[in-house]
Amino acid sequence: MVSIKDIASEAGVSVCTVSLVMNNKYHHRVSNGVAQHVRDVAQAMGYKPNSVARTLRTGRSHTLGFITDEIVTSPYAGRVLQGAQEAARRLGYVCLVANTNYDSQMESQEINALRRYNVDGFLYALMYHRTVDIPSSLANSPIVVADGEDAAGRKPSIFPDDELAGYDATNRLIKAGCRRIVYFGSETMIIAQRDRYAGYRRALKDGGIPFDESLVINVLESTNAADEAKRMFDEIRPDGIFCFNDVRATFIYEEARRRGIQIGTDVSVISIDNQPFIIEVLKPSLTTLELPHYAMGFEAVRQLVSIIDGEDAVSVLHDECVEQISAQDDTKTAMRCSIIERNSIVT
Amino acid sequence: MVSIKDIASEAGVSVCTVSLVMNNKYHHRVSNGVAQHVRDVAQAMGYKPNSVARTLRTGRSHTLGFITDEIVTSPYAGRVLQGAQEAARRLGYVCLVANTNYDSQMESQEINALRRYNVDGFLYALMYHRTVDIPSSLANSPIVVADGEDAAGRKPSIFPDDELAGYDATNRLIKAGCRRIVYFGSETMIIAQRDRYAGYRRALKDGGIPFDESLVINVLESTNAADEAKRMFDEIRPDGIFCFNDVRATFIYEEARRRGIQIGTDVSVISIDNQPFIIEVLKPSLTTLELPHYAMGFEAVRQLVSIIDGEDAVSVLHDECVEQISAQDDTKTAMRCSIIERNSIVT
DNA sequence: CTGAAAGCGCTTACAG
DNA sequence: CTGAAAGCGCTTACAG
Repeated sequence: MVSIKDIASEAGVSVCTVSLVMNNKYHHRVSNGVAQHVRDVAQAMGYKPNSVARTLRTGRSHTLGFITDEIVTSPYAGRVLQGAQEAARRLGYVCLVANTNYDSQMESQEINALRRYNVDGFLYALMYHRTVDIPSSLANSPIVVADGEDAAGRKPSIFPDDELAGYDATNRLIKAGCRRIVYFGSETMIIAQRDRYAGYRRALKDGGIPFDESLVINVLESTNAADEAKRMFDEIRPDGIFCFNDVRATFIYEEARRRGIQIGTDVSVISIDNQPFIIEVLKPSLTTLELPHYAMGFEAVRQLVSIIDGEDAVSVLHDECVEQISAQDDTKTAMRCSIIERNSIVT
Repeated sequence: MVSIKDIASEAGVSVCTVSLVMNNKYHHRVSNGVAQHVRDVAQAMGYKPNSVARTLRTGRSHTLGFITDEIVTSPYAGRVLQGAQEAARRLGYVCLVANTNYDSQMESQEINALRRYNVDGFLYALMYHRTVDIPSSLANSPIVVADGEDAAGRKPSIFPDDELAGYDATNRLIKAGCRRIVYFGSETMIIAQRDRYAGYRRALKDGGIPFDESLVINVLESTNAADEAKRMFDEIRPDGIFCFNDVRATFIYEEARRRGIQIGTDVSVISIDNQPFIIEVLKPSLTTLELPHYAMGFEAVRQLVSIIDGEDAVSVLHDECVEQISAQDDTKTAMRCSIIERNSIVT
């Protein structure tokens, strides 16, 4: 590895001059001629700055700790990491990943390990939208939560706008002419359920469709989803069905097929997730909303680096992904899900 | 941050004594009493060694560069990263991840970035089993390929034993009494297709079942899979079907349902992938083999660190994941897929 | 405009 | 058994 010292002696200047030039801080301190010469020599010798030495000296590592419960194993949320990584790359940062496996002992071990490497900040990424307690050891570090919300409401948190997703999905059905719209939701009381349901109700209201409690069916994938799909077709006979997620939509598809009901012709279906493999398998193809995983990772890093380096530092990202923000306050950023049009809605 | 110097002055010894003690190199060099005292002081002051300083001094960072084409976005292969990470954690390493997005310019940019951080070695992880050309800039670094094979055959490569998977799957059907076994394969000529097919033939041979070319149906998911499933039931009437992957199995399920053929009763089906979401949806539940993603990541790190630090250093991992190795030579390590028994095979 | 020097926190010969 | 000192590659006041 060629060092600043090698260049200095080769170029016949001091190491400090080289350092100044390489960091573009030579303005009015090193003459242009010398600067150019130093750059040429560095180029010729294939100089690559040593981040480790710089980190030791400056205390800044340009390194981000990406902590996650198990996001990496999730079939779809790995995109959070990808978005984070892309933003980090563009900003001259690099991500150190740590998986906690929902184990708080492992978590603190990993946080300690990351600290030894002098990470400048942390990303705390979750598997799905929920509130979390940020470990107290992280309380004083720059940190941004991705796909979740700080329970204490203090740390910036980026998450999907599930209310809007529910609204957009329901509204899409209304625009297609549906009037009897079932919400095929989740019995588990997670944020996504609460908010998507709220969005469903708001869309009905805006559309002038009276809310009918009997059209709300909350099921569990593993137990009563199939039975309730059956009951729904028997008793409710909806013209539109908004499913909490793609997996639930498969039960609707299954039951419709059994009865010879054509989705996309006799009844409209929309859901949320745009799950690979499921969407490949369903016929007709499923219109669904995609969670903004990539955008959340990207935006989380944008905000994190802006905390670390200031707002100016992230201007190179322009406003990428920013247009996906649907609501924002001091600490919370909600991001819009995008609709993927396919063929499960009557035209 | 408390440093070695703080401890030294607090404990009334020199920094070198502290260093020796903290690194457990004090045997016959520092008295036990002093050593214990130093440890106590360090403990009390909450000392955490600074990896960055150590790296600068020793040239060793205990950091691994995890380079991947897009593994992180894959619905299932993120487990490679998880396995790698767990092994790294246990060995005192940490992973820096870089996504190349199949872009060789971005790849070399990322490799350079990782080098500046002094990574001790690289993991080159792929999305699926194939051969790759290792970038020449990596030729002289410790590197291990995960879920792929170095085209040049020089660098250690860990990949699934697809031949054995084909053998095990087919054999499972034979053991269930099947004699007319269709291979419902892939038209794409990837390694997995070549090897699983070879395993299918070997199992037939071992089972004393004559090979019949008309039982081999290679399809594309996106185009002719459904038609060929139809033709298969019409013309071939198999008693067992070995599917290249779970997605292909869904076409078999679909066609069987249409005809009132009961999978698991009238015909046996087995496949490969154990894909979440697909397996949740299919009824009866699908017996399938799981690719050793986690084990490949784990084993890749084990081999990489043994290159960097020597065989002894990885003994703390004992033989975890090693029992999954099915074949091995100088540079290649094939790992066994494990069968997940469910209800799609006639008992 | 340029250089000599200190120092980030550690490790490791070397001397005693 | 213990310490003083050099040095890893960089940055940054300070002096000129």
